[in-house]
Amino acid sequence: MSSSRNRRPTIIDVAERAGVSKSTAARALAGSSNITEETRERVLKAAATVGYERNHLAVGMRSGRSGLLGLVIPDITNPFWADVARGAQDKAAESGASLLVFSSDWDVAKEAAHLGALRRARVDGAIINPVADSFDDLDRFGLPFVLIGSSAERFAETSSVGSDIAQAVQLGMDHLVSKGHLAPSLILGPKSRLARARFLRSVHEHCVARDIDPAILAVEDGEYTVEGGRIAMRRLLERAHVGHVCVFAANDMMAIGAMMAVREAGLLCPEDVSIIGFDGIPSGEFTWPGLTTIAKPGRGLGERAVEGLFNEIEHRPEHRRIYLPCRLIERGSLADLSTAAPQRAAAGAGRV
Amino acid sequence: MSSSRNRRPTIIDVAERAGVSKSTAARALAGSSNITEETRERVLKAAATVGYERNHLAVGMRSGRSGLLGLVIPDITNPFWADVARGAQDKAAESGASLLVFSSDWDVAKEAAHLGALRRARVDGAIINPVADSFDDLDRFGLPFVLIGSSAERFAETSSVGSDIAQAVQLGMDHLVSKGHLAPSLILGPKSRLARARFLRSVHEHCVARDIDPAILAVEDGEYTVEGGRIAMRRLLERAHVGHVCVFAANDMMAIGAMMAVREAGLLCPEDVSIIGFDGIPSGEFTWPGLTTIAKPGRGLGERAVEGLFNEIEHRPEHRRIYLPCRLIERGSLADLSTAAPQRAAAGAGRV
DNA sequence: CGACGCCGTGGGAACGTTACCGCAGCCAGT
DNA sequence: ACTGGCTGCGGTAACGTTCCCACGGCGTCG
Repeated sequence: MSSSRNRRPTIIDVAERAGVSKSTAARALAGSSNITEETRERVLKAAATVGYERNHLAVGMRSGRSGLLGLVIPDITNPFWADVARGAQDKAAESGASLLVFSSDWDVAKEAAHLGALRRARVDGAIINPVADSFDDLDRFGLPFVLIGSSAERFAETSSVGSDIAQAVQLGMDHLVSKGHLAPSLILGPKSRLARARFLRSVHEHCVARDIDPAILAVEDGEYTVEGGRIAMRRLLERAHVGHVCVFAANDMMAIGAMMAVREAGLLCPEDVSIIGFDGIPSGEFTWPGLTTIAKPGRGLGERAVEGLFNEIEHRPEHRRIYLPCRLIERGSLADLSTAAPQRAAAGAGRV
Repeated sequence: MSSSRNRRPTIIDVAERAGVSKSTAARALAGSSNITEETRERVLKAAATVGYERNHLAVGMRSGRSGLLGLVIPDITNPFWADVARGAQDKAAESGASLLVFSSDWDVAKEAAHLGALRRARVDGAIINPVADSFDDLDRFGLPFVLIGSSAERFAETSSVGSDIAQAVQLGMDHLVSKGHLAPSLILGPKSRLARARFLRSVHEHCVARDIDPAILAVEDGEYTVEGGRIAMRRLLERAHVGHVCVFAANDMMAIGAMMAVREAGLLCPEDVSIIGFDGIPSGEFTWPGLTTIAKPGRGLGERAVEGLFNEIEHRPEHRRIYLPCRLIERGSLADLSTAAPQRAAAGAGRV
């Protein structure tokens, strides 16, 4: 009589069935103190038989914690961000939280709208890859949040999670050297992007550490796309005079574009041109040859971001800026010049 | 005094500031009837100045609608499913709803756990790609839901959204014929999968319509992976005796694997072997040659599924089974035998 | 001129949960 | 034996919203 067929059972239904008050039922369900073992079991059994499930909405109203987390990324369709989302989702689920995923499409207005939706949904906090250069939207957000990705560096105050570009570049350059390529040409992103500067700086640091003049490196800019990489590679090939060309692309899409340009020029990769990328997107596995690249820890970033977010929500102090290491994936796009010329490989190799 | 600094403004704050009761404030905010234009404006202005945002949790409690939708897919990292998620997300946002995304990893237990999480989060409904063959988990779900993807066919009762396999196969076969390939070899998924049977059935139907004996088609099975496709292609090449080989793969990953096997056998695509895939994953653009394929409308599926879900939630009757058309993407993996031999292309072409 | 109805507004309950407070019973300590 | 504290439980308020009802004022119609 008290429970109509189509209503989902509440804690009151459980209490009635167990013959206790709802306070007692709540205590039993919360597993908290001051309750007889016997009544707790009775309540638990009652809950099981009526099929009770705690209403997160009501809990959220009462406690101020909704159990919802927001994730705002440029595009879930991008494999790197999907990987991030996956890590965040798994980590959130561990704590019984659910993830609201939004794609901003690199659009400031959309991002602002999504942040508004997250606020109204009363998320406990959010993980954000900010597209805007300004603080405004983030300031207005007013909830705990963690920045993720390379753009995080602009915002010194807030805690952030990103991949360790310096270590990644180090990894790539060391690998190039071990294969006999001393001074790779660079395909970088647009000058407007902050990531470009940091990448280039890391390369320079590596060069001076090895007594190489950074000025001898050929550099081309382009959009972070396949087409951008293709165009940049074409220009690079026009500048190249003789010998093996080695290219370090700042992004896998560009690296794939570069590979296409090489083929279109009637050259072979890796026989004539060696290419190494940066990102670790799955498509790199399916090119011919497979793309040697440095993979960002997308999933790890997502996981770590959720951990950081929980710290932020619970006001636990933490190392605020976290950089996760990248790892090298060797496939076939890099020629091994060191075995071909086991003497000092300096002269012929690494030539632009 | 009434609004402490750290509390988010409620409708009561708005009402106080506008000098009305919370009922009136609620009416004004809801844009509903029976309210003077003057007071409505006063309330709206008050809401704007205090920065009021409606609390979805409270609305959900009161109305029984949380404004949350669930999406359970095998893996957000899979580009096809990411595309689906993207479509669903955009469509949900149009109606002010938010999407909870969960990855089941093709794991029945995980799927069941996620469905539980969705119930506790009080989602209004869910879009599910069921991994289990049984009704059990879905029956227990107890909330409105829509099935999505090819596995939907098992559940006759519930409404579902999927891609139109028959039309896709038709599209592919017609294209093959137009290029002079009459009887392609088939690389299919495992016999255990329902999708395999439907794909094969559609091919057969096409064949009989063109007076071709389906029995002459060479068929290989494999896992829906690159490796599966590679192995299947190797076996196909062993069976091929002479002339051009044409392959219709039931899945882009397998098609890419087949392409690799061709190269590893010292043959050329498309000169020696023509390949057409099915799915439309982005990686197909980056192979060499680019993979000609039939693209499933991932995004459209997501959008349509959300529409269907809203119909389900609001008990609006609807066409319960929806199949969306696929489209052909021509890239370079298919040789044009029709111009090379403009007479009847039947004899030499399409040979296994 | 009186009654009825409508319009704009305010009061209060309810959604499901948890936290606080109070109360009865019991055990131990003075 | 009385008191003080502790244990186990019940009652109730509160989270923020919406909906229903009631109530005063005013216009209109009989």
